[in-house]
Amino acid sequence: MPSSANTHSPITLRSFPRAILHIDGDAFFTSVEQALHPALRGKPVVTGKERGIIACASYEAKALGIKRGISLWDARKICPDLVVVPSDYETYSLMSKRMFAIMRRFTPEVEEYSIDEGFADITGMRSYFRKSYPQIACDLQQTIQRELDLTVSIGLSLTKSLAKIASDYRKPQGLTAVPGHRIHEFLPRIPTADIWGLGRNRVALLAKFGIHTAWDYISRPEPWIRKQLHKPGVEIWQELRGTPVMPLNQDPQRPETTISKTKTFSAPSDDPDFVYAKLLRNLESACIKLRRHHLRAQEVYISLRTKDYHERSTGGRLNRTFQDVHDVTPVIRVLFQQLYQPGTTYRTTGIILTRLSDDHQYQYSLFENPLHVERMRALGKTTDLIQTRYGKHTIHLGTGCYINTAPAHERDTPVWRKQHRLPGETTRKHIRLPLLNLTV
DNA sequence: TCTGGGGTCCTAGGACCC
DNA sequence: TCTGGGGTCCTAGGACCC
Repeated sequence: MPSSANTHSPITLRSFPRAILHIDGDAFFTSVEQALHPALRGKPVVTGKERGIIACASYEAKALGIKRGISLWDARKICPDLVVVPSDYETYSLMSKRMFAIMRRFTPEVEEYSIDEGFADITGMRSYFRKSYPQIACDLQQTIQRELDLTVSIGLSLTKSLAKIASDYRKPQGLTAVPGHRIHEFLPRIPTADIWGLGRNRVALLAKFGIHTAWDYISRPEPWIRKQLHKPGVEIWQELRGTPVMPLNQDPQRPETTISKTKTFSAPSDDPDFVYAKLLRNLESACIKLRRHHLRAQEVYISLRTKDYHERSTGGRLNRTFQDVHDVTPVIRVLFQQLYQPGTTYRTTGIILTRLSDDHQYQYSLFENPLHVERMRALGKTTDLIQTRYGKHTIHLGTGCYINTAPAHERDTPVWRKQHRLPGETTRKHIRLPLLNLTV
């Protein structure tokens, strides 16, 4: 038994000053498939047929050593009889909604953390149900299994961080309760790598100082943690000591703050035209998503990743919002020219759209031509229609331009710009539309 | 582990202003 | 023109998550 932690601030000893549950679906995607298709039960099943990489593996498949992230080709080598199905996200999110609906019967305070994970605050519900917190957790677990034919693992403790570790402690179908007076028994068994919020880098750093378990971690004084791991590290430190600092996020549908599209091409390339064309594809995909969600964006960033995994990005805010590819391509081109280094081999391009706003509330600015905006909107709708009917990227932007790899001072001349303008870009004035001036 | 894609949050440090 | 200091805003990029 470890000696008590330092005198800094004692860890909580009361059993459940707060009662937080973390509910985690066991191999969720494949479990849904097995629940809906009884013929698949007991068989090694994986999803991810569409991408060739395993998105989820059933426990039968995991027992054979088939894990998330490995290629189907490798998986079939291990198990030739593997059942492979495409990921059916619509069905999974339907089941997910039912799971959260069941959780809401036990408490209104529910956070939908991801499609197969959620938190629930059941503090105070003991008297309502006339049951202990572990019994309430058990009821929830059994209700989900009875009604949805899905198993979940549940962690019960004082904070989100403790509950999350607890739910992972016994799987599948586990129920692990860690009351305040058991924290000192529980945390010495938890390696730092299993702490929510500590990734590879931080775990490696902590190991250098002889910190290998969650107990080692909370035994360090707070100022030391703050110095090494800053604010996020301190929040984890407090949560593991039983002091809740991470609020439950109950907003059912928090709007996205960014939309991004990145894509890796199998053969890395140093051809600027090729890389730029890939970048434009990402832009198109991002804009399609923007329109599908009825959003407009005001900031755009591009990123390029080299053959040896170095990533650089740049971008900025535009002085107007946009929804359509054509409104931003000239800006993208300029950004690309800033970022692209001749002679470098790239493997990934990415587009990130942020400062998203609702399209329905969109007001034309003084400088905008409403007719132009409406035409762009119509064009967007038409291309969307064509793409849904005939497939994505059946219609796409021609890059139509040569990307100058000359130094900036040579390329930034009126003559050069005239020679290398985009199709439809008739005058230099065009590129000076207010929309296209980056405010960087 | 020879590395896909879509997200969120945080921080260092530069630019700018008084 | 040089000097100091402090506040604020912003960008690039790191780290992490599912």
